[in-house]
Amino acid sequence: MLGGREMRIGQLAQLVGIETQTIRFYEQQGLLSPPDRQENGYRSYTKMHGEQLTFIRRCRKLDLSLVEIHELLSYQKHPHQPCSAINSLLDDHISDVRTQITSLQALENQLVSLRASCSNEREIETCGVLAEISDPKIHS
Amino acid sequence: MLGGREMRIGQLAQLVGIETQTIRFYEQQGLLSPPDRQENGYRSYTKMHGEQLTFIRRCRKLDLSLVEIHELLSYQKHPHQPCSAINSLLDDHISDVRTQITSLQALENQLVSLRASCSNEREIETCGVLAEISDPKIHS
DNA sequence: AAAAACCATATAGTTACTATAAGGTCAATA
DNA sequence: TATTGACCTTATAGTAACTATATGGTTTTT
Ligand SMILES: [Zn+2]
Ligand SMILES: [Zn+2]
Ligand SMILES: [Zn+2]
Ligand SMILES: [Zn+2]
Repeated sequence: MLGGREMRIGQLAQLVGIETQTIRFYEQQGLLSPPDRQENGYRSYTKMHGEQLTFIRRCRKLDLSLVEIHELLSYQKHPHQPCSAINSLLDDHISDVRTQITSLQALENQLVSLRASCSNEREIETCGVLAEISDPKIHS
Repeated sequence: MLGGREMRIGQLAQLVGIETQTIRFYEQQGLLSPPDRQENGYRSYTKMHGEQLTFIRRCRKLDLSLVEIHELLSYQKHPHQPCSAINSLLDDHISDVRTQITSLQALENQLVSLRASCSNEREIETCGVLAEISDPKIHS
Protein backbone atom coordinates (compact mmCIF):
# COMPACT_ATOMS: atom_id res chain seq x y z
CA MET A 1 0.00 0.00 0.00
CA LEU A 2 1.80 3.09 -1.21
CA GLY A 3 -0.11 6.03 0.21
CA GLY A 4 -2.04 4.85 3.21
CA ARG A 5 -4.91 7.34 2.77
CA GLU A 6 -7.61 5.09 1.43
CA MET A 7 -11.04 5.18 2.93
CA ARG A 8 -14.03 2.96 2.83
CA ILE A 9 -17.35 4.00 1.42
CA GLY A 10 -18.82 5.06 4.75
CA GLN A 11 -16.00 7.46 5.45
CA LEU A 12 -16.17 8.95 1.98
CA ALA A 13 -19.90 9.37 2.39
CA GLN A 14 -19.44 11.23 5.62
CA LEU A 15 -16.68 13.37 4.14
CA VAL A 16 -18.81 14.52 1.23
CA GLY A 17 -22.11 14.51 3.08
CA ILE A 18 -23.95 11.99 0.98
CA GLU A 19 -25.37 8.50 1.38
CA THR A 20 -23.33 5.42 0.59
CA GLN A 21 -25.98 4.17 -1.82
CA THR A 22 -25.69 7.39 -3.77
CA ILE A 23 -21.94 6.81 -4.17
CA ARG A 24 -22.53 3.30 -5.49
CA PHE A 25 -25.23 4.68 -7.73
CA TYR A 26 -22.88 7.26 -9.28
CA GLU A 27 -20.32 4.55 -9.86
CA GLN A 28 -22.91 2.40 -11.54
CA GLN A 29 -23.95 5.32 -13.72
CA GLY A 30 -20.38 5.83 -14.83
CA LEU A 31 -19.99 9.20 -13.14
CA LEU A 32 -17.53 8.17 -10.46
CA SER A 33 -14.40 6.12 -11.20
CA PRO A 34 -14.64 2.58 -9.85
CA PRO A 35 -12.31 2.37 -6.85
CA ASP A 36 -9.89 -0.39 -6.05
CA ARG A 37 -11.15 -3.14 -3.84
CA GLN A 38 -9.67 -4.51 -0.67
CA GLU A 39 -9.14 -8.24 -0.36
CA ASN A 40 -12.52 -8.61 1.22
CA GLY A 41 -14.24 -6.79 -1.64
CA TYR A 42 -14.74 -3.49 0.15
CA ARG A 43 -14.34 -0.38 -1.99
CA SER A 44 -11.17 1.61 -1.27
CA TYR A 45 -11.37 5.31 -2.14
CA THR A 46 -8.71 7.97 -2.53
CA LYS A 47 -8.76 11.74 -2.19
CA MET A 48 -9.36 11.93 -5.95
CA HIS A 49 -12.67 10.16 -5.55
CA GLY A 50 -13.64 12.72 -2.96
CA GLU A 51 -12.92 15.50 -5.44
CA GLN A 52 -14.89 13.77 -8.18
CA LEU A 53 -17.82 13.37 -5.86
CA THR A 54 -17.70 16.98 -4.75
CA PHE A 55 -17.69 18.06 -8.38
CA ILE A 56 -20.72 15.92 -9.09
CA ARG A 57 -22.57 17.26 -6.06
CA ARG A 58 -21.86 20.86 -7.01
CA CYS A 59 -23.19 20.19 -10.47
CA ARG A 60 -26.32 18.63 -8.98
CA LYS A 61 -26.87 21.70 -6.86
CA LEU A 62 -26.83 23.66 -10.10
CA ASP A 63 -29.55 21.24 -11.17
CA LEU A 64 -27.46 19.80 -13.95
CA SER A 65 -28.72 16.36 -14.91
CA LEU A 66 -26.54 13.28 -14.67
CA VAL A 67 -26.33 13.27 -18.46
CA GLU A 68 -25.10 16.86 -18.46
CA ILE A 69 -22.56 16.05 -15.77
CA HIS A 70 -21.43 13.13 -17.85
CA GLU A 71 -20.84 15.51 -20.73
CA LEU A 72 -18.86 17.90 -18.55
CA LEU A 73 -16.70 15.06 -17.31
CA SER A 74 -16.04 13.93 -20.85
CA TYR A 75 -14.91 17.44 -21.75
CA GLN A 76 -12.50 17.36 -18.86
CA LYS A 77 -10.82 14.38 -20.46
CA HIS A 78 -10.00 16.39 -23.60
CA PRO A 79 -8.48 19.54 -22.12
CA HIS A 80 -7.03 20.91 -25.36
CA GLN A 81 -10.26 21.49 -27.16
CA PRO A 82 -12.06 24.83 -27.16
CA CYS A 83 -14.43 25.25 -24.27
CA SER A 84 -17.34 26.45 -26.35
CA ALA A 85 -19.20 23.17 -25.79
CA ILE A 86 -19.16 23.79 -22.07
CA ASN A 87 -20.59 27.22 -22.58
CA SER A 88 -23.30 25.90 -24.85
CA LEU A 89 -24.27 23.34 -22.27
CA LEU A 90 -24.45 26.03 -19.64
CA ASP A 91 -26.36 28.43 -21.87
CA ASP A 92 -28.90 25.75 -22.68
CA HIS A 93 -29.26 24.94 -19.04
CA ILE A 94 -29.77 28.57 -18.11
CA SER A 95 -32.40 28.88 -20.76
CA ASP A 96 -34.15 25.78 -19.40
CA VAL A 97 -34.18 27.30 -15.95
CA ARG A 98 -35.59 30.56 -17.30
CA THR A 99 -38.33 28.69 -19.11
CA GLN A 100 -39.23 26.93 -15.91
CA ILE A 101 -39.37 30.20 -14.02
CA THR A 102 -41.58 31.79 -16.62
CA SER A 103 -44.06 28.97 -16.64
CA LEU A 104 -44.14 28.75 -12.87
CA GLN A 105 -44.90 32.47 -12.72
CA ALA A 106 -47.76 32.03 -15.13
CA LEU A 107 -48.97 29.15 -13.00
CA GLU A 108 -48.77 31.27 -9.89
CA ASN A 109 -50.95 33.91 -11.48
CA GLN A 110 -53.55 31.35 -12.45
CA LEU A 111 -53.58 29.85 -8.99
CA VAL A 112 -53.90 33.21 -7.26
CA SER A 113 -56.79 34.16 -9.49
CA LEU A 114 -58.42 30.80 -8.86
CA ARG A 115 -57.97 31.25 -5.14
CA ALA A 116 -59.67 34.63 -5.35
CA SER A 117 -62.83 33.02 -6.64
CA CYS A 118 -63.57 31.68 -3.17
CA SER A 119 -64.50 34.04 -0.39
CA ASN A 120 -63.98 31.37 2.25
CA GLU A 121 -66.62 30.38 4.77
CA ARG A 122 -68.77 28.74 2.16
CA GLU A 123 -69.99 25.25 1.71
CA ILE A 124 -68.14 23.09 -0.76
CA GLU A 125 -71.28 22.97 -2.87
CA THR A 126 -71.00 26.66 -3.67
CA CYS A 127 -67.24 27.00 -3.52
CA GLY A 128 -65.99 29.17 -6.33
CA VAL A 129 -62.74 27.25 -6.62
CA LEU A 130 -64.28 23.95 -7.60
CA ALA A 131 -66.76 25.75 -9.79
CA GLU A 132 -63.97 27.54 -11.62
CA ILE A 133 -62.02 24.36 -12.24
CA SER A 134 -65.10 22.48 -13.40
CA ASP A 135 -66.30 25.27 -15.62
CA PRO A 136 -63.80 28.07 -16.09
CA LYS A 137 -65.00 31.52 -17.11
CA ILE A 138 -63.12 32.78 -20.07
CA HIS A 139 -61.16 35.92 -19.33
CA SER A 140 -59.85 37.95 -22.22
CA MET B 1 -79.39 0.72 -23.37
CA LEU B 2 -81.20 3.75 -22.04
CA GLY B 3 -79.27 6.74 -23.30
CA GLY B 4 -77.36 5.71 -26.36
CA ARG B 5 -74.50 8.19 -25.85
CA GLU B 6 -71.79 5.85 -24.71
CA MET B 7 -68.34 6.02 -26.23
CA ARG B 8 -65.34 3.82 -26.28
CA ILE B 9 -62.00 4.78 -24.86
CA GLY B 10 -60.56 6.02 -28.12
CA GLN B 11 -63.39 8.44 -28.69
CA LEU B 12 -63.18 9.75 -25.14
CA ALA B 13 -59.44 10.19 -25.55
CA GLN B 14 -59.93 12.21 -28.69
CA LEU B 15 -62.68 14.28 -27.07
CA VAL B 16 -60.51 15.28 -24.13
CA GLY B 17 -57.23 15.37 -26.02
CA ILE B 18 -55.39 12.73 -24.06
CA GLU B 19 -53.94 9.27 -24.63
CA THR B 20 -55.99 6.16 -24.01
CA GLN B 21 -53.34 4.77 -21.67
CA THR B 22 -53.61 7.85 -19.54
CA ILE B 23 -57.34 7.28 -19.16
CA ARG B 24 -56.77 3.71 -18.04
CA PHE B 25 -54.04 4.96 -15.74
CA TYR B 26 -56.37 7.46 -14.05
CA GLU B 27 -58.95 4.73 -13.57
CA GLN B 28 -56.35 2.48 -12.04
CA GLN B 29 -55.29 5.30 -9.70
CA GLY B 30 -58.87 5.76 -8.56
CA LEU B 31 -59.26 9.22 -10.09
CA LEU B 32 -61.73 8.32 -12.79
CA SER B 33 -64.86 6.25 -12.13
CA PRO B 34 -64.63 2.77 -13.65
CA PRO B 35 -66.97 2.72 -16.64
CA ASP B 36 -69.44 0.02 -17.53
CA ARG B 37 -68.20 -2.62 -19.91
CA GLN B 38 -69.68 -3.81 -23.15
CA GLU B 39 -70.21 -7.52 -23.65
CA ASN B 40 -66.82 -7.80 -25.28
CA GLY B 41 -65.12 -6.15 -22.32
CA TYR B 42 -64.63 -2.75 -23.94
CA ARG B 43 -65.01 0.25 -21.63
CA SER B 44 -68.17 2.26 -22.23
CA TYR B 45 -67.96 5.89 -21.19
CA THR B 46 -70.61 8.54 -20.63
CA LYS B 47 -70.56 12.32 -20.78
CA MET B 48 -69.92 12.31 -17.03
CA HIS B 49 -66.62 10.57 -17.55
CA GLY B 50 -65.65 13.25 -20.01
CA GLU B 51 -66.35 15.90 -17.40
CA GLN B 52 -64.37 14.04 -14.77
CA LEU B 53 -61.44 13.74 -17.12
CA THR B 54 -61.57 17.40 -18.04
CA PHE B 55 -61.56 18.29 -14.37
CA ILE B 56 -58.52 16.12 -13.79
CA ARG B 57 -56.70 17.60 -16.76
CA ARG B 58 -57.37 21.15 -15.64
CA CYS B 59 -56.03 20.31 -12.22
CA ARG B 60 -52.92 18.82 -13.79
CA LYS B 61 -52.38 21.99 -15.77
CA LEU B 62 -52.38 23.77 -12.41
CA ASP B 63 -49.66 21.29 -11.49
CA LEU B 64 -51.76 19.73 -8.76
CA SER B 65 -50.52 16.25 -7.97
CA LEU B 66 -52.70 13.19 -8.38
CA VAL B 67 -52.90 12.98 -4.59
CA GLU B 68 -54.12 16.58 -4.42
CA ILE B 69 -56.66 15.90 -7.12
CA HIS B 70 -57.80 12.89 -5.19
CA GLU B 71 -58.39 15.13 -2.19
CA LEU B 72 -60.36 17.63 -4.24
CA LEU B 73 -62.53 14.86 -5.61
CA SER B 74 -63.20 13.55 -2.13
CA TYR B 75 -64.31 17.02 -1.07
CA GLN B 76 -66.73 17.09 -3.96
CA LYS B 77 -68.41 14.05 -2.48
CA HIS B 78 -69.25 15.90 0.74
CA PRO B 79 -70.74 19.13 -0.57
CA HIS B 80 -72.18 20.34 2.73
CA GLN B 81 -68.93 20.83 4.55
CA PRO B 82 -67.10 24.15 4.72
CA CYS B 83 -64.75 24.70 1.84
CA SER B 84 -61.83 25.79 3.99
CA ALA B 85 -59.98 22.55 3.27
CA ILE B 86 -60.04 23.35 -0.42
CA ASN B 87 -58.60 26.74 0.24
CA SER B 88 -55.88 25.31 2.45
CA LEU B 89 -54.93 22.87 -0.27
CA LEU B 90 -54.74 25.69 -2.76
CA ASP B 91 -52.81 27.98 -0.42
CA ASP B 92 -50.28 25.25 0.26
CA HIS B 93 -49.93 24.61 -3.42
CA ILE B 94 -49.42 28.29 -4.18
CA SER B 95 -46.78 28.44 -1.51
CA ASP B 96 -45.05 25.40 -3.05
CA VAL B 97 -45.01 27.10 -6.41
CA ARG B 98 -43.59 30.28 -4.92
CA THR B 99 -40.86 28.32 -3.20
CA GLN B 100 -39.97 26.71 -6.48
CA ILE B 101 -39.82 30.08 -8.20
CA THR B 102 -37.58 31.53 -5.52
CA SER B 103 -35.13 28.67 -5.63
CA LEU B 104 -35.05 28.65 -9.42
CA GLN B 105 -34.27 32.36 -9.39
CA ALA B 106 -31.40 31.79 -6.99
CA LEU B 107 -30.22 29.02 -9.26
CA GLU B 108 -30.41 31.29 -12.29
CA ASN B 109 -28.20 33.83 -10.55
CA GLN B 110 -25.62 31.20 -9.69
CA LEU B 111 -25.60 29.89 -13.22
CA VAL B 112 -25.27 33.32 -14.79
CA SER B 113 -22.37 34.14 -12.52
CA LEU B 114 -20.74 30.82 -13.30
CA ARG B 115 -21.19 31.46 -16.98
CA ALA B 116 -19.48 34.82 -16.61
CA SER B 117 -16.32 33.12 -15.41
CA CYS B 118 -15.59 31.95 -18.92
CA SER B 119 -14.64 34.44 -21.59
CA ASN B 120 -15.20 31.91 -24.35
CA GLU B 121 -12.54 31.04 -26.89
CA ARG B 122 -10.39 29.29 -24.36
CA GLU B 123 -9.19 25.76 -24.08
CA ILE B 124 -11.04 23.50 -21.74
CA GLU B 125 -7.94 23.25 -19.62
CA THR B 126 -8.17 26.90 -18.66
CA CYS B 127 -11.95 27.26 -18.77
CA GLY B 128 -13.19 29.28 -15.87
CA VAL B 129 -16.46 27.36 -15.69
CA LEU B 130 -14.93 24.02 -14.88
CA ALA B 131 -12.44 25.69 -12.56
CA GLU B 132 -15.24 27.39 -10.67
CA ILE B 133 -17.19 24.19 -10.22
CA SER B 134 -14.13 22.25 -9.14
CA ASP B 135 -12.93 24.92 -6.79
CA PRO B 136 -15.40 27.71 -6.20
CA LYS B 137 -14.21 31.09 -5.02
CA ILE B 138 -16.09 32.26 -1.98
CA HIS B 139 -18.06 35.42 -2.58
CA SER B 140 -19.35 37.34 0.42
C1' DA C 1 -60.89 -13.63 -46.21
C1' DA C 2 -57.46 -10.70 -44.95
C1' DA C 3 -55.80 -6.33 -43.34
C1' DA C 4 -56.27 -2.23 -40.59
C1' DA C 5 -57.88 -0.18 -36.65
C1' DC C 6 -59.30 -0.67 -32.22
C1' DC C 7 -59.63 -2.80 -27.64
C1' DA C 8 -57.82 -5.64 -23.56
C1' DT C 9 -54.10 -6.73 -19.87
C1' DA C 10 -49.53 -6.79 -18.10
C1' DT C 11 -45.00 -5.11 -17.86
C1' DA C 12 -41.01 -2.04 -18.38
C1' DG C 13 -39.00 2.46 -19.05
C1' DT C 14 -38.22 7.44 -17.65
C1' DT C 15 -35.05 10.60 -13.29
C1' DA C 16 -32.17 10.58 -9.37
C1' DC C 17 -32.12 8.72 -6.02
C1' DT C 18 -33.90 6.05 -1.49
C1' DA C 19 -35.19 1.96 0.90
C1' DT C 20 -35.23 -2.78 1.67
C1' DA C 21 -33.70 -7.68 1.69
C1' DA C 22 -30.38 -11.10 2.36
C1' DG C 23 -26.05 -11.97 3.40
C1' DG C 24 -20.63 -11.50 4.19
C1' DT C 25 -16.78 -9.19 7.26
C1' DC C 26 -14.71 -7.28 11.18
C1' DA C 27 -13.88 -5.44 15.92
C1' DA C 28 -15.36 -5.44 20.49
C1' DT C 29 -17.73 -7.40 24.16
C1' DA C 30 -19.85 -11.03 27.53
C1' DT D 1 -15.55 -18.43 22.38
C1' DA D 2 -19.77 -16.93 20.99
C1' DT D 3 -22.33 -13.24 19.85
C1' DT D 4 -23.44 -8.61 19.16
C1' DG D 5 -23.08 -4.47 16.46
C1' DA D 6 -21.35 -1.75 12.87
C1' DC D 7 -19.96 -1.92 8.53
C1' DC D 8 -19.70 -3.79 3.87
C1' DT D 9 -21.58 -6.46 -0.43
C1' DT D 10 -25.22 -7.25 -4.27
C1' DA D 11 -29.80 -7.19 -6.04
C1' DT D 12 -34.34 -5.49 -6.20
C1' DA D 13 -38.27 -2.38 -5.58
C1' DG D 14 -40.28 2.08 -4.69
C1' DT D 15 -41.00 7.19 -5.78
C1' DA D 16 -44.41 10.60 -9.85
C1' DA D 17 -47.01 10.69 -13.72
C1' DC D 18 -47.17 9.03 -17.29
C1' DT D 19 -45.42 6.62 -21.89
C1' DA D 20 -44.14 2.70 -24.52
C1' DT D 21 -44.11 -2.03 -25.56
C1' DA D 22 -45.62 -6.95 -25.88
C1' DT D 23 -49.18 -10.07 -26.65
C1' DG D 24 -53.50 -11.17 -27.87
C1' DG D 25 -58.70 -10.54 -28.75
C1' DT D 26 -62.49 -7.77 -31.51
C1' DT D 27 -64.41 -4.94 -34.93
C1' DT D 28 -64.48 -2.66 -39.20
C1' DT D 29 -63.02 -1.99 -43.72
C1' DT D 30 -61.30 -3.54 -48.14
ZN1 LIG E 1 -30.07 21.31 -18.05
ZN1 LIG F 1 -64.42 27.79 -1.40
ZN1 LIG G 1 -49.14 21.03 -4.58
ZN1 LIG H 1 -14.76 28.18 -20.88
